[in-house]
Amino acid sequence: MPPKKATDQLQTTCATCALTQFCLPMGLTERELKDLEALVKHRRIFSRGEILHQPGDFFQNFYAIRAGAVKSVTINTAGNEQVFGFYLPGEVIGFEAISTQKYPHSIIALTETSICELPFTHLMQMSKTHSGLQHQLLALASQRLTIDTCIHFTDTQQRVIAFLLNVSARLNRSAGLKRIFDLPMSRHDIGNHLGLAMETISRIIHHLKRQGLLAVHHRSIELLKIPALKALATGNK
Amino acid sequence: MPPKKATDQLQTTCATCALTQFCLPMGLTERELKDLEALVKHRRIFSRGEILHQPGDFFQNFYAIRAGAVKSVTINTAGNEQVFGFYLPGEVIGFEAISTQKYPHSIIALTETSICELPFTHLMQMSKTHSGLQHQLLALASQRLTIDTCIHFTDTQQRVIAFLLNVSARLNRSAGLKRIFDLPMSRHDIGNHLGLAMETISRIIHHLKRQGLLAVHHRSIELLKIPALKALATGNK
DNA sequence: CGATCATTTGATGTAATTCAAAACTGGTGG
DNA sequence: CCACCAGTTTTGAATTACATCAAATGATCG
Repeated sequence: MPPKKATDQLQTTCATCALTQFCLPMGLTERELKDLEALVKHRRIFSRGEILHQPGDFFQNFYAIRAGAVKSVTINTAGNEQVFGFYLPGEVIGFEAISTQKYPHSIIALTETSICELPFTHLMQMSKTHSGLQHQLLALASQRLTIDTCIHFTDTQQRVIAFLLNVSARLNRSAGLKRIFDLPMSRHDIGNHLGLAMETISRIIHHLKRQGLLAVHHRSIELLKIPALKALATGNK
Repeated sequence: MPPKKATDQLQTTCATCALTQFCLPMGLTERELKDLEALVKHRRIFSRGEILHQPGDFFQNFYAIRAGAVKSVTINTAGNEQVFGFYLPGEVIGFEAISTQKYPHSIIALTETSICELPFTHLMQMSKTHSGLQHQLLALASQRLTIDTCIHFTDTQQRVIAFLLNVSARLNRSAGLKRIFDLPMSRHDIGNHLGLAMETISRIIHHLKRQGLLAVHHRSIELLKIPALKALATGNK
C-alpha cells in the first residue's frame, strides 16, 4: 500500500479546518461558523521535515492540523533534541505560546501535513461576541493539559502501551480507540518523548507482538487485545 | 525556625487571591478588579493530606493557591499512585477540567494550604464584558502547558536538577530563581512525578551537595551555584 | 537499482531499582 | 520537658533492567 498523501485524507475531515469542526458541537450558529471560516488565513501543506515555526518566533497564529502530524521539539545547547509532544489531526498548536507571546518549541512536520492558520487576535476579537468560541478555546487548551498521561508512568512497558493507546485514541477522537493505524513518528521520536532509548521502544513493541496483544509492521499498528493492553497500561500485571 | 503556617504567609501575597493578583498586570480597571474580588466564593484552609477534590467530581470552581502547595494525583486500579504535578502559590487549579466538566485528578494538600474558590461560570460570564480577563484565563492555561519541562529530559540527573530549578522559579514567579526555599513535597512524590525511585532522588541530591552545587537539609534547599546547575540541567556536562 | 535512513536484533556494561536497615524528623502524650 | 512513635530520608548491597555499542536487515526515495 502506497503512503497516503495529506490531500487524500482531507475529504474525511471537515470542510475547512479542525477548529471550525470542533466548534460545531459548541452550538455556534450558521452565521458564527461562517465568520470563523472567514477568519482562516491560510491553508498550507508542509512536507516531512519542514519547520512550521521556531522557538522564539512571535506568536500570531494557531495552527490547526487538518491531516498529517507534527512534533514539538527543542534543541538544547549541547545539540540534543527534546521531543515535547505530538499534534495529530484535529489538534491545535499555539496555546503554549499565549502567555509569553512567543512559541516555546520548534514544530516539525513528521509526514506530509496540512494545516490551517488562525490569527490569534482575530479569534480573541471574535470570541468577545461569540461566547461559544470563548469556551471552546479554553476547552481546547484544557484538552491539551490532559492529553499526555503516558509520560507520567514509572514502568517502562506501561509508558509505551499507554503511548500507543493514546495515539490510537487521538486518531479516532470521539469514537474510542482506532484499532488499525500508522504511527506518524519514528521509534527515535517515541523514545525521546518517553525518556527511553529507541531500541527499548522497539523491543517492548516486539514483546507485545510476541504476546499476541498487537500486530505490528514497522509503523503500522493493529491493536488485537485492547482490554488486555488497557489493563497492562493501568498497571494490572 | 518553626515551620511557617499558611496564615503567616498570606500577608506577602495579594489582598484576595492569586487570580486577582495575576489579573492586575492585565490592565483591569479598579472597577473590574473589584468585580473579580466580589466573585471569590470561599477562602479555605486545608491541612496536610486533605483532599480538595477527587477525580470525577463535577467541575465548578477554579482553586487559586494563596499559600502552601498541593499535588495532583490519580490512583490506578492496582493501587499505585501517579503524581501528575504540583500547584504552588499563585497557580490556579481547574483548567484540566474544562473540556470534560470533571476534575481528572485528586488534589491533595502537601502542607497547610490556603486557597480561593472561583466559580467557573461566573468567571466566564464576567469575561464576556472584561476582555482582559478572557485573555488572562487563556494565559494561565498557557503557562500550565509549559510549566513542567523537567519531565521530558532523558537523563536522570538533568530531570532532577530541572525539577529543583523549576520549583525554585515557580516559588519566586516574576523575580527569577529563589535561592533558598523548602520543597513542599516528599522525595517519594518527586520520584513518582519524575518516574524515578525515591532513593534515586535522594542520591542525586546528595551528589549535587557533595559537588558543592547546593546545600540541602531534608526539604530545605539552597542553590549555591546556579549557573552550574542551569548548565547541567540543559545538558552541558 | 543503489544509497540513505529507520528498525530490528544481539551482546555487554552500567546505572537505576529493589530490598533492607539505620538515622533523622516532627508530633503526641506522659 | 523529655521519651516514644510514625513517617521520612539516607545509606548500603545486590539485582535487574535499560542504555549503549555494533551489526544486520528492511524500507524509502531519488
